[in-house]
Amino acid sequence: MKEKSVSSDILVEFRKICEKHGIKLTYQRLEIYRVLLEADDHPSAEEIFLRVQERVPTISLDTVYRTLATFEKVGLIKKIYSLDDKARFDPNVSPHHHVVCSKCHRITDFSWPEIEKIPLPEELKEWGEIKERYLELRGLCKDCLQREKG
Amino acid sequence: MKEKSVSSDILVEFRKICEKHGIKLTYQRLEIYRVLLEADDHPSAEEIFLRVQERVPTISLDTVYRTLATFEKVGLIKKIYSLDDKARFDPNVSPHHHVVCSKCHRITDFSWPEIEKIPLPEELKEWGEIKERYLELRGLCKDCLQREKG
DNA sequence: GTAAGTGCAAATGATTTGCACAGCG
DNA sequence: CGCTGTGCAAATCATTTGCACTTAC
Repeated sequence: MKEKSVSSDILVEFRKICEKHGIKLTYQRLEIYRVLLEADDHPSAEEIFLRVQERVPTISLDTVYRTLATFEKVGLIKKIYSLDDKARFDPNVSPHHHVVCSKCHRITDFSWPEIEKIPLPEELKEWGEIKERYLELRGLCKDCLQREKG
Repeated sequence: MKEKSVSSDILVEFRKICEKHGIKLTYQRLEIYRVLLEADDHPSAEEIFLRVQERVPTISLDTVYRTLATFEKVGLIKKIYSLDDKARFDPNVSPHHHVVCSKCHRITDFSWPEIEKIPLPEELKEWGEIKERYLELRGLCKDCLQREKG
């Protein structure tokens, strides 16, 4: 339910972000940012590269990697690992959870604020300092269920 | 609180497992199995290789990889990904959750059966069929907290 | 004996890095 | 103009695979 910004808004918004974090605003970074904003499927670096390439044909894969690392450092995105060995990138940095399909590995966001309120088991008191609760649900998504039946 | 088996028990137990799944009992597999049983720290393939190597100096890393893949296929272990890009292996295949240290990346098991009972948010009803709930807590472990202060 | 399992070395796939040039501030 | 960012190619790291030899059953 996130509002998609209009093109010109993105530029203004991204300029602010770059200034705030002291990084240069480049065409490549802007387009990677744009792709990330439009993505709701937690793409891998390779997938992001392919999407950006449609707009910036001369971009290189390692620039995508470098930019993603930069974006992660400044807290613009989150790197996630799930059932795959390759990383995926999540432009949603606010606390939320994931449902992952065991078959197609598609990752979908969901929120469940109530989970924060439930007291943790006693045994964890001595583990250290817990900062975040991340829940990953696993199962078969609708599409894969369909395919299994068909 | 899992009882560690005595050496001879392991052999008997592992022979049964191999028969059950129709895989051959080899020295290498037995020793990898032993290392997994003794491990409570979710080692990577490389770490498992190093530990097995102390007992079987001629073992090769790719045998470790192949064996871990076989063990996973028959349901003896679980492959897990967390903050790292490299896989770790969990000899505990019963449903349980993890606390991960954001600094040292150490993974510790914990169980929280109550989490199963809590009804999931409505919006997930239409996602598909959810089979498993996995919770990952993140924070700083005791050791890393100490080091940060010191 | 025969197919499955192993070790070696080489291939692969994801990600990182050194270097020279380009472009933002 | 100076330094950060980019593109290219080559390096690295985790993991996989082809092949010839070994071994469990």
